[in-house]
Amino acid sequence: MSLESVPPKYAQLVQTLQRRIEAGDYPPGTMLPSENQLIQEFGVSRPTVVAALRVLREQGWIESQQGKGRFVRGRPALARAEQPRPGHAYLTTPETGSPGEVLEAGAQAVPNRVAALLDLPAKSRAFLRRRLVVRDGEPSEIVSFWLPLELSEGTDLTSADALADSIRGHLQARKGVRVDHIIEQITARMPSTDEAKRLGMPKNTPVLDVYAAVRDASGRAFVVVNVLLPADRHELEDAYPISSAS
Amino acid sequence: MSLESVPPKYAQLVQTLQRRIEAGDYPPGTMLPSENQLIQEFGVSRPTVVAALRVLREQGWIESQQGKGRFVRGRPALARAEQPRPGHAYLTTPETGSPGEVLEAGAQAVPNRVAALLDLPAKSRAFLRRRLVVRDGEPSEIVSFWLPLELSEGTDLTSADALADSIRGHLQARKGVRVDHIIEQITARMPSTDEAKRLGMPKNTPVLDVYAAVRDASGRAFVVVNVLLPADRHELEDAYPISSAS
DNA sequence: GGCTCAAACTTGGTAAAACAACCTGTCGGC
DNA sequence: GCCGACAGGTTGTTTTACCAAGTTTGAGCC
Repeated sequence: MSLESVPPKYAQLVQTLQRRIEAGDYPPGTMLPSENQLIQEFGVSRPTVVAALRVLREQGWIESQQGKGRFVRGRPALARAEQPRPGHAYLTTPETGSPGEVLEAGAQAVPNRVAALLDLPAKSRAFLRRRLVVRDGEPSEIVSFWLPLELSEGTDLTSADALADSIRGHLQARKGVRVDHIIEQITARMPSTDEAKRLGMPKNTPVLDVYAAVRDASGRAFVVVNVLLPADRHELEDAYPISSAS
Repeated sequence: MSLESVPPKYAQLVQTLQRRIEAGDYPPGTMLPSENQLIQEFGVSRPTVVAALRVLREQGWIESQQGKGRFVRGRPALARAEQPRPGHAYLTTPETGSPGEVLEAGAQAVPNRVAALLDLPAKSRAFLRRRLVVRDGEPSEIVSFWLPLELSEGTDLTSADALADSIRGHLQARKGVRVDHIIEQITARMPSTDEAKRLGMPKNTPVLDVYAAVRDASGRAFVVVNVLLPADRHELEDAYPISSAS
């Protein structure tokens, strides 16, 4: 009675080989059995074997060299960079998850850089929500969200309390906008005296200044997230795989 | 006489269809010609057509629905973030591509941070090649490569001239090491007086300090690339897609 | 007229075969 | 001993063929 559709043979082969690599039957660096050996062992045709091996290669489990064979790389740990980038993190984490203090929440004239990212005319106004985040009892970073005025209407962003919802979830639920990708720009500069005071920074210490333009599928930015990180307490980390082809 | 290898047929088909989508011959939302139509038009077999369409689907150009057909989505916004990250860029670009001056090339005591990344004991020695890169006639950035001593033996890295080969290509050819992935750490700090002088930096300007640990498939770092970027002239940019699932 | 169902389309998957390109040994001649 | 030719292995690409599964359409029946 099993109406459950059985997965295609090549997909089963992919799973089997993945499990063997993870179990250590095929240790990283060693050679995988050749196509002919796999054909014999599993009793399938060559196109089926090749289809499975192609999937494994595209997912980063193995590498192949014409004339030599296929080599095990291991589980593609960071196949797709999954570390939390700052822009993404602040966009999806509810404010209630970390203590802090709302510094500003209202319309303001936008800085030039934010205007350019949001594609607004220079010196126009936009909605700003700025928050000082506290970690371990000490001021840690300043997070600012810039939105076009029409996007801020009908939201809870003017509240002085921490938002229980993430900015992303909030905007998607209330305004129907969908995040497609984010472009981050990382700079360093000296903090203003006000910033240095709020962050409790020692003298002569720079800040990392991250601008994240949050864009929809058409490439239009509808939110800019700005994060100010004292360089003596924060650093940014990023990991990415290198394709052997290039 | 053309020894230039012609690309395989399915790859040519991929290119042709991509160009047609971009040119508007196949507008987004419309249906692509069926497999049989493509077989007739291009005079190739069905597996070749299917292989090309599979690539397009995996890259996000089209969607397919069994029983109905394949639908054009348009150019994939930024399928895989392909911007040059600093660590990768300096690892794969030959030094001869940009003018500059070799500052140091020899064994040195390693800084703590580099020792930790290379998994070397503190205060041990490693090979350092440091170079001042010049852009538009002005000093632009300082790039340093740290290698364990055994990896630097038998290479041209001690040369005071610019290397015609990339560091990555050099090491792969001479020592057989293969790059698998890179982990980058980005910090900001004030430059030392020596660094500020070499880079011709104005007073009170910080530098972006990027450490890139270049690792093989087993996770062992065998090169650390350090880049020092004056913050008044450089910023880092990174783009990444957001999975709609999360 | 409206419903049913079969035919004809679509994409998805498997099998068998052949050739090409590449790597690595071995065997031979020099 | 050294070097090249060659044989046998590997993966890469292409073709032919057939069946399965999903969708649409239209012909035929009620």
